[in-house]
Amino acid sequence: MGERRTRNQERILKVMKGLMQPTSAQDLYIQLRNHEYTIGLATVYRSLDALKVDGLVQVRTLPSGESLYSLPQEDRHHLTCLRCGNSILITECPVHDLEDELQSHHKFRIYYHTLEFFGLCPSCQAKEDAAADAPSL
Amino acid sequence: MGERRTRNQERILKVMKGLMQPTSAQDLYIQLRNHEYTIGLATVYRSLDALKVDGLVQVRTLPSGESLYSLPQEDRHHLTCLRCGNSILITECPVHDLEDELQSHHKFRIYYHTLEFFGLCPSCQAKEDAAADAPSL
DNA sequence: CTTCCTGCAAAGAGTTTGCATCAAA
DNA sequence: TTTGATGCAAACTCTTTGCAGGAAG
Repeated sequence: MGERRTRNQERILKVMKGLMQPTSAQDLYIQLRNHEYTIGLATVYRSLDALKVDGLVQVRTLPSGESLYSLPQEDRHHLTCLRCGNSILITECPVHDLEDELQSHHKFRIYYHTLEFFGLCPSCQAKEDAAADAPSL
Repeated sequence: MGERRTRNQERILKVMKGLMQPTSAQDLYIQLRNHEYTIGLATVYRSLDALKVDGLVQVRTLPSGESLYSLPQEDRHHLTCLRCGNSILITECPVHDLEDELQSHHKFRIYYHTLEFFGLCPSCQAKEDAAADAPSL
């Protein structure tokens, strides 16, 4: 895969290894500056994009439109409440066989997948149901 | 669930039924205007948000940050190329048992899930590999 | 020397918010 | 009347692009 990592790409990978959790581009920018690396925000985005295409970094875009970047990790999924936004980490994942099948069938080189569940948490279910029962307050 | 649909929410659902495919808020805005509905873009967003929380509409946020809205449909997933962005529709899905389990275990009311695969398509694999082999052009 | 990388600032895209008005009960 | 819905425009956030200078081979 597209070898040649630039100095800043290396730095980004290094910082991400220290963080060990999905991080936004803007947060990475701050982290890098804290590590005494002078770098521009645009370079962070450009570097992340290059790393992404080579499968060295994976991306999960939130409903807010913000993207979280992380090192490739298996089976980190979420169950998220559509109302309050709280989410629970899910580490079970039954898609590996399908992934293998897709890879050979479509001749793609699959780097990773995302699996996210959405609904209402117990607390927000109560709020929603209450709102439905008592329409006029 | 939060009953009371507003006039505009009803119109949005109606137009979405006619479209039968994931659509951006901005496109929906245009469609609604074509249907002779005078509506503001902000109202489209507010209505979609209300419908989302009630599970009547589901959302998929693209890496670009744009959100696509659709009526609840089972098993519409994608295999997307990280380089050229082309994607293939995947209708197989092995997560239903897990979904049931999560629903009862966490007491969530799950409305839907997203499952997306990312990698390189055959064509872009070739381009990437070529770039790696011949670093200096 | 030539090519790609980088930083800064400006521009862009999509979405959200403030506020006055309007509709519904 | 009272509450929530709506439209418009302004404001915001995250991301991308233009460009001149700098590093790398």
